[in-house]
Amino acid sequence: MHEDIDIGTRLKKLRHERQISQRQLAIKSKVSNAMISLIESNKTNPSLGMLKKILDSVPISISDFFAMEIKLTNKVVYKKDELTEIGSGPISYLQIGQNLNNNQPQMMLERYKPGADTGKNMLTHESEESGLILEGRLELTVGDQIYYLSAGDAYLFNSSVPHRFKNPGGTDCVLVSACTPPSF
Amino acid sequence: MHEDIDIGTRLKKLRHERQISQRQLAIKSKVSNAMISLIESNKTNPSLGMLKKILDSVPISISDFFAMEIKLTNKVVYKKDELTEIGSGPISYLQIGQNLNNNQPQMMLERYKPGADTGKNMLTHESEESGLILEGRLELTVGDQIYYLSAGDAYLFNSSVPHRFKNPGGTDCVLVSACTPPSF
DNA sequence: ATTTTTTGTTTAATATATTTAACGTTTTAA
DNA sequence: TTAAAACGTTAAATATATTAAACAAAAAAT
Repeated sequence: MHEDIDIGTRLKKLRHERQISQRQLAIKSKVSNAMISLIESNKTNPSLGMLKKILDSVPISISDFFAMEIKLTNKVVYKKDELTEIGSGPISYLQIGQNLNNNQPQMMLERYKPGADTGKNMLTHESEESGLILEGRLELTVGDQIYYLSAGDAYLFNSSVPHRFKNPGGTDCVLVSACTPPSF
Repeated sequence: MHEDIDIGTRLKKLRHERQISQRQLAIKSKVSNAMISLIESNKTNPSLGMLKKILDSVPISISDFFAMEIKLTNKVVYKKDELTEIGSGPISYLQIGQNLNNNQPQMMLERYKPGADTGKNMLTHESEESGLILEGRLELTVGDQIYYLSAGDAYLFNSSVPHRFKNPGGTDCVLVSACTPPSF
């Protein structure tokens, strides 16, 4: 469940980008150079105060520091079994990538077992979302309208409008979706 | 230079949003409840591993956790002398708010002294930006076009097109601008 | 060629984060 | 009205982050 984050290489990358040495960074941020070394080699678990002191001297915000995560792991291709499951039970959401940025599309391969339903209380979030049906049938509710889609059909709507997905058929419903920005 | 961050109230707010107690959160994240208490009252300087363990159980990314900063300080009105200066020399940029989120507009009160210029090498960034002239005259270059604006005139363009601002007049040029998402 | 700096790493000393276990208070159950 | 459970806080024990100082290797200077 809990995988640690590699702040070491992230900090090292940042430092190399700015073309400064461990000791220069240490002086700028008023921290021991040993600390920089230990952090970069992931030999310690730095406190937030420590990290902030260092990042302030760059300067870069903590949020931005961790947002550069994706660019760091220049992973491009995700094999079939490398998709991230973020669904559960009768609904499976296989997401492309992890820890998505706000400016990245959240693309998922979704599978609804017969009768599966996102539930009575409608979903709402501030995004635009779209999808295309691959197999089976989908009952899509957006606002007060109910639509029925089958393979080849697609949808596109603003996610702030209450919505709901349901598989009314007897076979699995499979679809690909995209949401910007990511919703969970 | 280095001001600490108030993770305490931020975590407490997050926890209240999710409507769970310190002890429940402690169990979910496999951390002592004392730790949650200490962090929320800013009596300790938690390590990143610690913070990640807690946030993973919510779940929320570290980046998003620190990005919710703005909503936390529910500051709405910024008095004249509370604007943040992010310019220098002959160009002054007084920004409304600090540490802007990506989905917030970056609004600024800009002042160019006579002859002031953003420089030969054109600016480019991925935003949409707009402005309205209050005083003086402005020479605006967007792509290969040069425009001259005076009080009351306005502009709107996509910032990925190389652009440049200059005050060609003998008096200060003052304008209000907005940029989404923020550019620096 | 040989100092002289500057690089990143490591070890022991010490400062501090984290846990365990207790506390008093408030809420829920009976 | 009392008992039991859940709440957040605190103190002492202990685990670990951080520093200061010394290390060897590489780069720069003489």
